[in-house]
This record gives sequence, structure tokens and C-alpha cells, in this order.
Amino acid sequence: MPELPEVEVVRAGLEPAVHGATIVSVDVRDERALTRHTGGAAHFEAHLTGRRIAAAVRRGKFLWMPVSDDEAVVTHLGMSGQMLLRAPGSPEERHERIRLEIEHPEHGDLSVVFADQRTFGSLAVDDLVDTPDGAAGGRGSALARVPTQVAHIARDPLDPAFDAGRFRARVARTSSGIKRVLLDQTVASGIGNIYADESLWAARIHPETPGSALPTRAVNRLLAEVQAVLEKALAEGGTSFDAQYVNVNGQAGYFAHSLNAYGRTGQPCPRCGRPIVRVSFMNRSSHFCPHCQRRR
DNA sequence: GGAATAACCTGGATGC
DNA sequence: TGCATCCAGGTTATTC
Repeated sequence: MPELPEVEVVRAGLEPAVHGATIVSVDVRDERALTRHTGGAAHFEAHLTGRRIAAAVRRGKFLWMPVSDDEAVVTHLGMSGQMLLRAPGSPEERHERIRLEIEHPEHGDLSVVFADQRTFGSLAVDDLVDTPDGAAGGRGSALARVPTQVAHIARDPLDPAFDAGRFRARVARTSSGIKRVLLDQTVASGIGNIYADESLWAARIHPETPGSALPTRAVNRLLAEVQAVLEKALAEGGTSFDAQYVNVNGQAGYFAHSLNAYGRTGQPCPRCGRPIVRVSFMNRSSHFCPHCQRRR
């Protein structure tokens, strides 16, 4: 499941290949991959053909490639989306939805393939708007612009312009469980189910603890653990359980070997040795140690 | 306005 | 072997 570290690995892989490249053709093979695009496949193809890509930028789980100061191709990988770099004319990938043929002045011709099994991911052409704080829109570009579809989400915890004070204030004023808050992309972006569970385990906080019940010291500790978990996962190439997440070359990450709580139901907690439990939560699962992470 | 929940989707795993 | 059911979860629309 692509969360911040996985999307950043993809962005870093795309950057050298697409920066300065020209889109010579666009082929939409499944229009369901354009659910965020207004205008349909023909509009998407015609609008991008001939445009020059200026960068690969990321905020949270959103990735975008500006094609001018006012427009960008926005990508969200959803649950199973992949952005793959392939040789021109390479065989169609399994679940391939969209293919961009690009021409780079140094690297030559390449195919950028968007493949997505569960079709939760999408591409779209979107307008760029100024960031309210004047800082760069995301990692990968100094331009203080962000797609309208991304403008409503908060900066991610690894962003130098992340507003920790705003994060603490949002946590303090809500009665919702802290895991729900972590998954709210308008509070802090880039955190999904895996890294929420891992961060809460590291900070020894029960996922259902109301935000308002957490002392500032605990919120600060949690934020530090979120940043540490994300950094470590990024360094290890992200988390791969199966073929659902791979980098632009189709390779898996290694962070699954470093997980302490997520997906370890019944296995001993690495800290106290008692079994990790799994409970249903928001149509998904929470994994935690009931001994180390007690309810307040 | 804030909070909670359902729906969208595909394929692997599991049970019968 | 084949079929039915469950499960995974990010985002958003809907409901309370």
C-alpha cells in the first residue's frame, strides 16, 4: 500500500527520467484511471501531448509533474498503483491503465507506465495554485505551487515547512481516536494504516486514545516517532508485502522486515514479548500491543 | 461543522 | 476442481 515512503521512492526514481522530458504521446487504455480528471481520455491525451515535464514533485501520497507554471499531471497511486519506467514499445504490463511516451534530451526515449490492479489510483491534469504559506509545494521542486486537488491536504511530517504547532492544535481539539487523526490527510499527509500502527507502537500510545486526552509531551513524542518511522522506511525503500508496491524499476522495498506491530497479529511484541492484537477499525485493521499501548 | 460510516475496486486466500 | 465469501485500504460522498 503506497504511503509516503513508497511514493517518495517512486518520485525519486521518476525525477531524473522525466525532468526536462517532452511527452510525445499519451495512450489511455482504461478510462477508470482518469476518475480525477475532468474531460475524458481524448482530452487528457490531447492536452498532454507535446508538453514538457518540469519536475517530479510529491506531497504526502500525491505525486505531480508540472507541465507549465499553471498545470500539472497529478497522480495518486491509491492502494495498488505503480509508476514504471520501461523501454519504448515494451510489452503491456499487467493492469496497465495509461502509458506516456516521453523523449528526454539526455536519456532518449522512455515509456512511463501507470499500472493499477484495484483501480483506486488515478491520473489527472490539474491547475496549479499558490501555496498559502509561500513555501515550496512539495518535495522535488522549489516552486511554491500545488495542484488544486492537493491544496486541501496538510504538508507531510518530512516537509521542512511542516507546521508542528498546527498539528498539535488539531490533535488537542479533537475527541477522535489518535489513529483516526493520523490518517486524516488534512492534519498530516502521507501516513496510512501501516505507518500509523508503527508510529503508535513506537510512541506507546493506544490507537483509540482521544486526541484531546494526550498531553503535549505525548503528541511531541508521537510526531517524532512518525518522522523516525517514515525516514527509516524511506531509507529501506518502503514496505512491500507482495507485488502491489514496487519502485519505478519493479523492485520491492525492505521495510516489511522492520515492522513491529502492523501485520504481526499473535506474534510477540518486540518490546515486551506479549502478543500483538488486531482489531477492526474504519473498515480496516489496527495492530498494537495491549500491554505497551494501554488505553488512557 | 465535526465525526463516523459506506462505497468504490480487484485478486489472493480460505472454506466448503 | 470449482464456486462463494472474505479481506486488504485511500479517498470521498453521505449521513448523523
